[in-house]
Amino acid sequence: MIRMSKLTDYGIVLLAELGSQHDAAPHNARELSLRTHLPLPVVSKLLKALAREGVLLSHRGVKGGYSLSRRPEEISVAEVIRVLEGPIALTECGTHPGLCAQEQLCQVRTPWQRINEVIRDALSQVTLAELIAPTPGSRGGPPGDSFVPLDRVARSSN
Amino acid sequence: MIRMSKLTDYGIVLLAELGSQHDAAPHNARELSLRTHLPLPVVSKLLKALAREGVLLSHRGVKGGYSLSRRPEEISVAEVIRVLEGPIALTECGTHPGLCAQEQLCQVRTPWQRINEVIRDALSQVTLAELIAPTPGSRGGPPGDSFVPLDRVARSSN
DNA sequence: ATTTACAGGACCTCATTGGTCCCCTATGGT
DNA sequence: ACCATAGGGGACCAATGAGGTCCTGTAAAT
Repeated sequence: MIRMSKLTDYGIVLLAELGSQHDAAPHNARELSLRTHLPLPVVSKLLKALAREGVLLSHRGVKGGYSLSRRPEEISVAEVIRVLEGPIALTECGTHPGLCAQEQLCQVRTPWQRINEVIRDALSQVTLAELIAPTPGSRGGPPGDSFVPLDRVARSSN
Repeated sequence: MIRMSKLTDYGIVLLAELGSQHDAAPHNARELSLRTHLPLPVVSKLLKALAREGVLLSHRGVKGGYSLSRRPEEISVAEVIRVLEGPIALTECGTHPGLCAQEQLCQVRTPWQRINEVIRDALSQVTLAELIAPTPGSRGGPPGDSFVPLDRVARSSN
């Protein structure tokens, strides 16, 4: 199936959680684990990776934790995916040219590159801010009826 | 990584090969294997699956083989992917709602549904015809410089 | 100094993928 | 009628990568 890894999905959930209350204070892994109901080791691993790649800022020691390195509007879903699972492409030749033995005589290579671009593009258009629930800081708004902008994405979907 | 399976990729290559010469005559697995340089068992497996799902028509016996069930313009990449690897969605909750324990309190579910839609949509817009090399029936046009319409896809990008 | 919390890995298990093989059935030619 | 061809439907297996845990080190605050 075409699917991003669960880890990446969790990573986005974590970022959304962090972004939904952008007080300056850092939040530690344990707290985020409790709030998202994700296992602590997983949360820890993801936060570390996100910090290493510059999406999060980390603060060590007592009262330490993680905070977003930028405003939610400035962090795209594409970036998060790229950081957590590498370049976005449906086909191998989109990320590792030269590995596929068929590459030389493949008739469909070029169009696939475009398709990959389109998907990359769609994901670049969606920012963390747009993923954050409508009522920032509070929980459990009207279910299934949240207001979500996603303007640019919605537009391309004809 | 976000990636469709190689099998699916191969399937699309096979369909493109079949589509690039739409004589009525069926082409058998061996022939397609030779032409695409893909291993015969793989080719065979894929063709069987595609026939079972109605993308291809099969003819048994001597002089048998496979042919497209519709014109290349009427077969979308999304359909092929769906047939070969199931519903298109980046997140599990997009295809199997109820399985994810986080679903009830997940803040980012709704926007993901939209993102999935966008990707589905982009892939639905691309037909087999658009994947087929510019000079139908002939091989080896100017490399890396093929004309490919992909209008609708290109439009949505940016 | 001690406690808290991040940093960086090693490590393990399991599901899925990529790929092969085999036996069966249908069809066309001789 | 017979036989070669070609698809139909699986079972099966190895390898890869994902999901998840744990351990040891280091920085910061009190």
